[in-house]
Amino acid sequence: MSLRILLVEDEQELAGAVQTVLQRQGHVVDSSADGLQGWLLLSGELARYELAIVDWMLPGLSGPELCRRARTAGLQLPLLLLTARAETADRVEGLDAGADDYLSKPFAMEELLARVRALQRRQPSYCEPVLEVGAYRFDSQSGLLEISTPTGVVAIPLAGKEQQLMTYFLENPERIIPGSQLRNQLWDLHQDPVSNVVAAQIRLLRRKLAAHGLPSPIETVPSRGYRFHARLPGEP
Amino acid sequence: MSLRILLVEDEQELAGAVQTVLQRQGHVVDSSADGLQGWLLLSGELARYELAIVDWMLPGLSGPELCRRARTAGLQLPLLLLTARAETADRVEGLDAGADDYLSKPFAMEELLARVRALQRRQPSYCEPVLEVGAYRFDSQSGLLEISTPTGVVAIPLAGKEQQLMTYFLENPERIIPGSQLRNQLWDLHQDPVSNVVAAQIRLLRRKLAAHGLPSPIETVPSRGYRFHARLPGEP
DNA sequence: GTCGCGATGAAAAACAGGTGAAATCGCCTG
DNA sequence: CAGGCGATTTCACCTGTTTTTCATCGCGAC
Repeated sequence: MSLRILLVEDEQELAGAVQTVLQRQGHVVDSSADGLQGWLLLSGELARYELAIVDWMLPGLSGPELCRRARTAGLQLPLLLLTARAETADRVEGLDAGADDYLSKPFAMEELLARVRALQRRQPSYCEPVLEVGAYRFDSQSGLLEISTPTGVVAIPLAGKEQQLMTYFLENPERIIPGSQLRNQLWDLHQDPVSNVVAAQIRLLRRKLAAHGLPSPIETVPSRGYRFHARLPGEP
Repeated sequence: MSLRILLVEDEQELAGAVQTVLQRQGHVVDSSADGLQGWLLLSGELARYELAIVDWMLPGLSGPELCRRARTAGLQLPLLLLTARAETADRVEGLDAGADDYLSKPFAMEELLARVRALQRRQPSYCEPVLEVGAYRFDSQSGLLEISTPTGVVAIPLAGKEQQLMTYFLENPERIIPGSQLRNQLWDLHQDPVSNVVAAQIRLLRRKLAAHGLPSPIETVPSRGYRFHARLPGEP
């Protein structure tokens, strides 16, 4: 439901507005004003972006060129081109370059959001809004986490970041996930390098489960990361 | 009574005039100057449009082509084609493409309005002008909301937006409706993304009911939306 | 013992959404 | 065409919740 998004747009004002609107939707957004830097972020290891929104005209590297590179590099994420022009020839050029959709400025923010949702759904890797692993079942629609215990099913409403964290765990159960990975994927860059947001958020999640009398499924593997156990202790 | 309308017309002046006239009638109108963009709005889930008014000649995607796509996609809404040409051949082509009606330019605004009313009435999904759910009964003809209380029936006249809001609630009782959905359906795009029109309007409606000594049937579900309860507390 | 990493509780900050009052809009009337 | 009126939107503020920060603590490794 929430996406890791890269925004490459050099008009400060527009970029800020777009970023704000997307973040309000719960997405995690990095933004770059330069095409080349955008490309580096996209192709780098830092985060696995799930969507890129790219202006046509950019310093450093043009939007279509950025798209072309992304496709050449084998990146599968949806690409949305922004542009002031609306001519068909451009539209074709953009799509040829590998963009998936095309939005001409000026646009209503609501429309951008609609396109983002549409692209997300169109993705081959698009997965059901309900994640179910072991005893855990999370419905991202309602934000409700349901845990099957021997005594019945417990339902817990999760807040925004808790949802993102739980989603990540449910998508990677039984695996050791380094804290740095969580941070890069669930928080945007541009934040204090000596922050312990991840630990803090993990604690909130654990505490919320504990408050409902549940054992913590999140194990800390010292100096390696965290591991999510999908089955409750004592269950098959 | 009030409709969610999409207008696809590239002549700025005409588009503006039509939009104004329709809005004056209480309709909520989005307008696009580009055929393709219009199609995306129509097919997207941003809003459920109840009528589309489409110019014949358009950049991006022609009017008849837009109609054809809409029908292929299974959209049921009435389509009204606008055109400068008046020949019978064209008329046939337009209707073949799936349009329901056909208005040749230049036309009087009154005529447009008449056609809109006619199409609205002709709709198979055209529903009764009286909505009745639980203790609530809303007559969109008179704009009067009647609530059956243990002590008798209270009648409250509703203003334009209040009517639209109440209609939406009565059509979706007992369901959590996200504020964004209300905004997309009851207000047009192109508005400040950080506006709280919805909250404000909800409050007015609640207050109006409260002024008549009624409990609010509209529940706020934090961070999720609003829910309309059709029965008064204490009634079956 | 002490170093480093991560947990912890409390406090602070940021944020979403609700509220009343005031400004604005559109229409109607004199 | 100005003034008034009701409807609607905006603004500034307030509240409760979520998220982040900070200072400190505990634990295992060296």
